[in-house]
Amino acid sequence: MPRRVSDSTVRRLSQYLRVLEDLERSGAATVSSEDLAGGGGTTAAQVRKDLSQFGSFGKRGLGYPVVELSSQIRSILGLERRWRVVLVGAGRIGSALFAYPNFTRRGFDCVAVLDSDPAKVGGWWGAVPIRPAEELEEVVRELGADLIVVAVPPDAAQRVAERAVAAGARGILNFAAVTLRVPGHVPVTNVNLVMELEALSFAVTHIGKDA
Amino acid sequence: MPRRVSDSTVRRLSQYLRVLEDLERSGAATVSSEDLAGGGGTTAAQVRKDLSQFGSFGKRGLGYPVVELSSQIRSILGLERRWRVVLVGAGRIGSALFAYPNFTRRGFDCVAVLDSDPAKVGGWWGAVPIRPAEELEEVVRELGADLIVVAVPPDAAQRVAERAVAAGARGILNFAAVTLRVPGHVPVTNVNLVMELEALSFAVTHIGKDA
DNA sequence: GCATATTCGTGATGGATTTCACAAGCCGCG
DNA sequence: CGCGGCTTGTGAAATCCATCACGAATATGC
Repeated sequence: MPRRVSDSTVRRLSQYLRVLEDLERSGAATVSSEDLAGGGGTTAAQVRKDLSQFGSFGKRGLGYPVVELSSQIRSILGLERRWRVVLVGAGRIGSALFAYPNFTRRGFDCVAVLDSDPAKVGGWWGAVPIRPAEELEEVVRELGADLIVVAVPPDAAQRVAERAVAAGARGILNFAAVTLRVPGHVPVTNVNLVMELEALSFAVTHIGKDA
Repeated sequence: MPRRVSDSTVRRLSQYLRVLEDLERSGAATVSSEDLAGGGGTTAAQVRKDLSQFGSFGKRGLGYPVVELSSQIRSILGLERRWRVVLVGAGRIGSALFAYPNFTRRGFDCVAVLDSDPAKVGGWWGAVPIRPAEELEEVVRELGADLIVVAVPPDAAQRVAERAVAAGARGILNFAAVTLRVPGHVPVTNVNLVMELEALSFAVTHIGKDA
């Protein structure tokens, strides 16, 4: 295992896993780096470099064993356990996130939902009751939550993050359009849909202006 | 304008714009690269390098004029026009996307919503009627749509993309967990929430194992 | 007007990531 | 058993990206 694994490598591993699970369903026993690359938009050499950072999973002349590699990648990504996730902000984004079938299938369980709107508190989010935002620390501690999903307005996000971390949260998925300041040992993953749209706008605008 | 602008640069421009708009509201006349960097998680040198790719917008000893730089970045990102966006798949993600206030504020108009579920067709999405998925080409052509948001199940995504591109769509925001194959002149931006969660899972799992 | 303190723009440097190229290993077949 | 066709694993090269360092230009104070 190398000192530092790049973010792009991790994202690609996630893609390989998707392809591998398709292959599992289709019953293939082995897969070549070429075919693994074909599924996502990368190259065979890239696949081999990525995987070689974590071990030698393939057999020369044959390829990678689908089931075993799939399991190895799950282990690398930390998906062999279940994660207890607390959603802060019972809005549409959280709703979209939890609607993904893969969300639970990959080991993420929504153990609590919080919201600061009294009109929402007391309602239900599937089988999970919506509790008041003030109970954040309590909820995190009682349920032993691992991850926090921050889906609140930008001006409330920093405070939510701080409180969650203080109460023991170990990672943050942040949908708010602000840069969260948290201790270095707490990873933050940012998702900003407007930024994605703007990147698309840029790309479409500059078509053909580059080589 | 350089031959090739890196994706990270574009994303940072988007961030600078956010900070600049805050500064506009607070009435500041100029801003230093230092302060622009402080808002997002980057450095002053990075800010200057990014901006210098598109021109000399600052004054030495003084900084960048807030209003003008804001306008310049909007122009660079292609946000000085309005984009006609068609949403395919009237589910939760599209709902979340369009709920962002910045969505319309930054120039994106949802001109049509399509869905293959007959139960949804005929309903309303705010002021926009939900039309049957078969009318995709028709809708794109009639309304002169620019961008397509693909928010359908993975196995339907490729076909939607192909049909949209054939009908004249110029860019795709893809929420489906598949790699779309489209002609090279049609940019695709992928958003995959499960992948983000898995990246977070990896990061939390490997805390302290790296330098 | 001049010295001084800021701050930008940018070539040079360093590091990280991707691509290339090929030796080493595995399988199947005659 | 030996040979030929594949495919992996990996050093080396190339490319891309971020950081550094500093000259040039502007403002401010006296």
